[in-house]
Amino acid sequence: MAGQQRQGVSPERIVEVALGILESDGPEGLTMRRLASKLGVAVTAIYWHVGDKQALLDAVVDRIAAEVGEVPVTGEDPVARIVSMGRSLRHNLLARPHLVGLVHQRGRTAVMFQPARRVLVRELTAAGLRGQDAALAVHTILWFVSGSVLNVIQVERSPEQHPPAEELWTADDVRDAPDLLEHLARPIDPDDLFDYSLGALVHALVKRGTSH
Amino acid sequence: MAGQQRQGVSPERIVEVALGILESDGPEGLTMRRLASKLGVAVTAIYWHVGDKQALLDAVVDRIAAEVGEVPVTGEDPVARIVSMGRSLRHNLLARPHLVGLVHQRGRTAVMFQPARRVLVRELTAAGLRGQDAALAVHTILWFVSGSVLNVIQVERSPEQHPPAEELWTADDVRDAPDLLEHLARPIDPDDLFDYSLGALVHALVKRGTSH
DNA sequence: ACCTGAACACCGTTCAAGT
DNA sequence: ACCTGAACACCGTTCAAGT
Repeated sequence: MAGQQRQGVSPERIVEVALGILESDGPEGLTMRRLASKLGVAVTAIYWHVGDKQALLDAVVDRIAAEVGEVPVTGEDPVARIVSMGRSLRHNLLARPHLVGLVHQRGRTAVMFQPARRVLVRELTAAGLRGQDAALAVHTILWFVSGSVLNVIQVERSPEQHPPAEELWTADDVRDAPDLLEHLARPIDPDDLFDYSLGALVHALVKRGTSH
Repeated sequence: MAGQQRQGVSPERIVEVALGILESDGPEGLTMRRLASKLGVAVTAIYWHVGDKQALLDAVVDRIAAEVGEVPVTGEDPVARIVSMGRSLRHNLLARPHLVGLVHQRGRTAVMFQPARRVLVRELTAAGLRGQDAALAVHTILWFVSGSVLNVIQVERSPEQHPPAEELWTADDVRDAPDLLEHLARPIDPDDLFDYSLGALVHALVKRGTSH
């Protein structure tokens, strides 16, 4: 009720505004000076509240990691639940490419995937995996999800840098199977590819882990 | 024979020295001014030869991508050959984390994996995959390899940022299977994890693609 | 054709000083 | 406790000028 505080900066507000700049202009748009002017304050005020730029980025990244990792889980069996979680997580991360890129660059991806990790432990256990098989499966699935997201984010951030599909293939490579060329050259929907790959992977891990 | 040219800069030499700085000091160590002084030349000379910093990075990245993607392939059957190639590729990339990180950041990963892509097309065809199944498998495997490499590179570049294993797990998560906790907490050798995962994935893809 | 020097606009950061 | 102003060292980049 009394909480107006129209002027005066807090660490929370600083991180908030920094997040806004990152989301709209990307990492190179976030300078201490721009941030300060957007806060209506002198540059040095930021140093008093959150410290230097490294500390600011740490605060921002921890905030993102906590927000973006929460995902719903639906489905009948454990495998379906894992795949659905992977898809939600991916969708979540792709909505904020710049922020996720920053989390990755700062080495905090493991923290961001913390909630997903919990779900994986639960579901893989339910699927019958035990001991090292379960541990390996957890790591592998997280690896795959984060890896695929990072790849897509990269494409989305700088599409002009990416070679068109035709450049990546030549007729020489596929002379044994000519029809392969058109399948390779046709741009594959990353969503479809993700579903296909993750499904195959989870299936293989569960099977391998429960077969002995 | 006459090629001495002790002084006088060429685009090649500029890129070479830039690569050296990147490898030893990382991306933030590469400034136009440091590069120029290391070349024994005025900053502006670089602009004449290779253009601005964006152009310099493009040149550097293309050079890395061409060098680092070449890998040997050994093994009896197609699956073994693919797995062995993945391991070599991974080993190759992990030897130059800074450079690979830069390639990724600039959106040129697809170019870097060009030679691997050729091998995959050949081996997957030999394994009996056709059409869309083969195309999906190619993309999936490349996705997985690049993703896993990026994850490890991140850990290697900033180990202090990474949460220790104990923080990532709590007893609550694994009360159904207590022994799982120690397996999860034990640091997994990334090499072993990679072999395990890639093997499972390739097997699953080949099986799925040849079963219908 | 190739290279330099000076200048400009922009960084992050520190530090003494204000209230 | 909280914030400012001035200053410093460092960026990338441009441009006129030299040979």
